[in-house]
Amino acid sequence: MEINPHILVVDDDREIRDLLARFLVRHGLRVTTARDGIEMMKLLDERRIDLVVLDLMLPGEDGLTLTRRLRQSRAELPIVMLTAMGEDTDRIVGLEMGADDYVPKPFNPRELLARIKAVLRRAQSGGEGSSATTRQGPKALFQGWTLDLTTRDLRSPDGVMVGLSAGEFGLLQVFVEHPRRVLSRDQLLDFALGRSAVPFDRSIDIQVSRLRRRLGDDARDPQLIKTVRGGGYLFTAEVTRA
Amino acid sequence: MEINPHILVVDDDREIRDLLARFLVRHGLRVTTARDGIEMMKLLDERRIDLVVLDLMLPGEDGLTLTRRLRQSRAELPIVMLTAMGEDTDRIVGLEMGADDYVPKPFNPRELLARIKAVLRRAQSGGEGSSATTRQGPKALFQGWTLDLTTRDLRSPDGVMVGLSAGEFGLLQVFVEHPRRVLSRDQLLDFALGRSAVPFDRSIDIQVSRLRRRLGDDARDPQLIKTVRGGGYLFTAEVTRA
DNA sequence: CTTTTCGGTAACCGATGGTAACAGCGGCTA
DNA sequence: TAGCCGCTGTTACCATCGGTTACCGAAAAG
Repeated sequence: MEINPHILVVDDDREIRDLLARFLVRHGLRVTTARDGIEMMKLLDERRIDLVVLDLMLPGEDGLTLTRRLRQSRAELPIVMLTAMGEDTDRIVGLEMGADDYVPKPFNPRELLARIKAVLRRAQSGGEGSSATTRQGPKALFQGWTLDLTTRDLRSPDGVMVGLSAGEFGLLQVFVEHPRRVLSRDQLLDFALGRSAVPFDRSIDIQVSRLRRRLGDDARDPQLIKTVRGGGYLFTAEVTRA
Repeated sequence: MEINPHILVVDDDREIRDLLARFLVRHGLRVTTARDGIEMMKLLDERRIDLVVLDLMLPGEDGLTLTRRLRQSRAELPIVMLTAMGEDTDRIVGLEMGADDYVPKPFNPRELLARIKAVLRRAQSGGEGSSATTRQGPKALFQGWTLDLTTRDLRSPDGVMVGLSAGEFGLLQVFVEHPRRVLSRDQLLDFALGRSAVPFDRSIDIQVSRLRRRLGDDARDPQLIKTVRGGGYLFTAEVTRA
């Protein structure tokens, strides 16, 4: 679980993006980059991101607006803001908007790294285990099943408690948070384990198989988790919150 | 238990924060820093803090307001206030708000250290043993159990008193103060014992095992303390105060 | 229809966690 | 002071979990 936090760097300057990505990767972080708010939102939806490094000056929507929007949709997601202006007011505004830290440009990469690590350390204890993707409701209902996201209890339609291992719970949590959508093995691995795939990685297949068994789902004729050949898996149930 | 008191330095000026942190660490204290009230509150929630050094002038909420809020939520937590203005009125207001001592800027670090130690000494003899983190209610209720945080008595749902060792009580206290959250072994060690882990440290596992036995909780099918493989432990019960 | 590729899962194995047993320590008692 | 007792962490052993390998059948490609 404490493997390689995933950082999303959002900056419109390609040079800065690449420089930063290389530097952070060299120091043990996983990095993805985005050039604007649109890309950022898309990536946040597709990959498990642990922290966003956000340039205040972006084309289109500016960083402050984005920060506010981010805070609304992902209250838990840590943000480190980057800006060319060293004004105190900006700093205050940034922090008030909800950034967790602020680094003025031009910055020393080591300092940025230190800030990122500090914010991650702090955030780590805040949201529970599965990183930043914790959503609203504490319970998810689907096809009569109840998954309590707080206590990690799964109850079958007849009310029987079903034990889940940590891996099975993590995977099921990802499914109920992204229902009715084909999720690639890469995405599942990323969301559930925060890992990226190694060649010939079958671990997701195995976990899906085990989860299906828990849910009484037959791979031959699946009611809940459908296989999309060449694509990934699809959680077909409608999910409601309680 | 009171080895190495843990100090939280709250100041918006990075230079002062770092300077102070280095100085205090060099003199045998553990130090964490925060740049504003939001961070402070978050850290207080996450780490065992024995004393707060608080700058009167902060962005966002000012020091006085924060002091009042602190006093309301954590009556026992010692506070040493720091301020640029040397006015007597400020001092009086500060003390009235509930700070335990007051040091005007610019200050001599040695003097601040002396004040901190004096306040700690006072707090230690006054408040009961288990550091400053004693929260609101004197009793915590969960799943029919009653834990008296003052007398350290644990009563089972049928009213039977259950004896707890110091370590078991400390751990259970941490759990009832942070319920429904995955706590890593590091965090538990830090909260409950004020220590950090050494390689191959299994002491938390052992204490959890012993606590589970006291609570009649089966590790195979736990009702109260769940294991999160690779993550830590989770106290699943809802906790209410009385 | 044959070949190739992909996915399901049994079986195996290293990693992680549960806990019994033991040892060291500190406090209490005789 | 010596001896005892309870607490705590360490060691050791075992159960369980999760990922890899391997084998098989099913689906797509040819």
